[in-house]
Amino acid sequence: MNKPLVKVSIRAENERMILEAAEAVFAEQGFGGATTAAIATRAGVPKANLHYYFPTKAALYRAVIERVLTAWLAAASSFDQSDDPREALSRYIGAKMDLARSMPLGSQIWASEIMRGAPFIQDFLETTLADWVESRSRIVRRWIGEGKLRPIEPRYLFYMIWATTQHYANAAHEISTIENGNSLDDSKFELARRQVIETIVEGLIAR
Amino acid sequence: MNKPLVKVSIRAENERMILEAAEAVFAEQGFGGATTAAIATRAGVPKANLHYYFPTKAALYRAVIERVLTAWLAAASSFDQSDDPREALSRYIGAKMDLARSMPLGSQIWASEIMRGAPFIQDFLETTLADWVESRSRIVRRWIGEGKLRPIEPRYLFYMIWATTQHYANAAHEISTIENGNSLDDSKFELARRQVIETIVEGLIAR
DNA sequence: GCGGCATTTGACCATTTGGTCAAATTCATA
DNA sequence: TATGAATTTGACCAAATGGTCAAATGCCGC
Repeated sequence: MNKPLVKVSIRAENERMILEAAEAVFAEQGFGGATTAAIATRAGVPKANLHYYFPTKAALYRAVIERVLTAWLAAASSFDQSDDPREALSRYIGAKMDLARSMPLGSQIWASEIMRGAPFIQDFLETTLADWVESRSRIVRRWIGEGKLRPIEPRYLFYMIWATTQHYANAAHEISTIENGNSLDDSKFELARRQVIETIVEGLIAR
Repeated sequence: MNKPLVKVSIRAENERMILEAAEAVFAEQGFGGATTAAIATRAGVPKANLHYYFPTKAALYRAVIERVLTAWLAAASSFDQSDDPREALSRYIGAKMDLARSMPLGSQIWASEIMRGAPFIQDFLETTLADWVESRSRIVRRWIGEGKLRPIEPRYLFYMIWATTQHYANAAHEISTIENGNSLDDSKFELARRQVIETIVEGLIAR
């Protein structure tokens, strides 16, 4: 009955539903606190069906975290779209803010994973991430040498960017509690986004 | 045999040992992932003994998080030691950095608690924290009115401070991986501390 | 509409979990 | 040193957990 173009394979559709549920449960309960039963219930499938698509809880978790990793890489590339520090940093910080906004659950899982000592992504930290930081630090140091930025340690700058942007995902609940119980609407978020960019960039540009 | 002045009560000493172990396990495994058996083993006591001092896992967790809350309040007070924005902000950010340094595990638990929607500390968020933010925001707005700070939304400033400082606790493992596998020594941390303060303050002070 | 593959699912299992209990031991102090 | 309270702990338990399995059902090209 379904047109071939519209119908996605049963497998793809079910994996999507399970991954979506898993993301929510892992974000809220952590890896240890999440149960496959809770994920299955949330996805609306019997637990045995979940295990049909993802043999173990760890495999499911890995699949979830891989999506975040992909998004991380995409955001990272926005740093390289300009050689002007103001522009490059603004773009990068903005992309990170957007990521926190569009993937809050994934961002939380990422943070949680790192807090636990990165049992699943240690390899990524040691290779891809370390390389990225190293090479972009060189660029930042060049900007400093050219008198465009105040003399700072680039790594601590990246930590600051990661922390601040991630916070809008990690602490979404805390923030909405403080903001009278409502989570940031689009215009408030846009304001926060601009302010984060401005504060960091203004704090860095040499004068 | 023990002198009364030296000897602490058995109860106090055992509670301390258990709390210390609990802090480590909760930080690494999250509330859901932590097991009372693991905490007891780490504390070097039988599980039944742990339950003698802390009847439930939740009660133990509450005791751990209460210590963090106390430390949070102490750091918060450092904001009020000066009416000069540069000085007040520097002190406050510095105190937060020191907190992340001295209580990394507690800070991680705090972050984890908030990520999960603050099931244990929602009341604190709604009352003490919301009030603190509200009243300190008024001060910041006054500074802005006096032309001392760029026009910003104070709440987003606090989010930025919390995020950046907490990050040095939350992401300690990620950071040490990037820094060639060694965690920040005192002098490197001091550098990071100064840079965080400088970047934020410079990004805010009106010019 | 048939044959074979993909999918579904209730029942089941071994292990782990938070927590209990009662008996034994240690401690403080009168 | 006698006594009652505080502490210790192995054994135990019901519930929950991650995961399995085989039988049933659905799907799709021929």
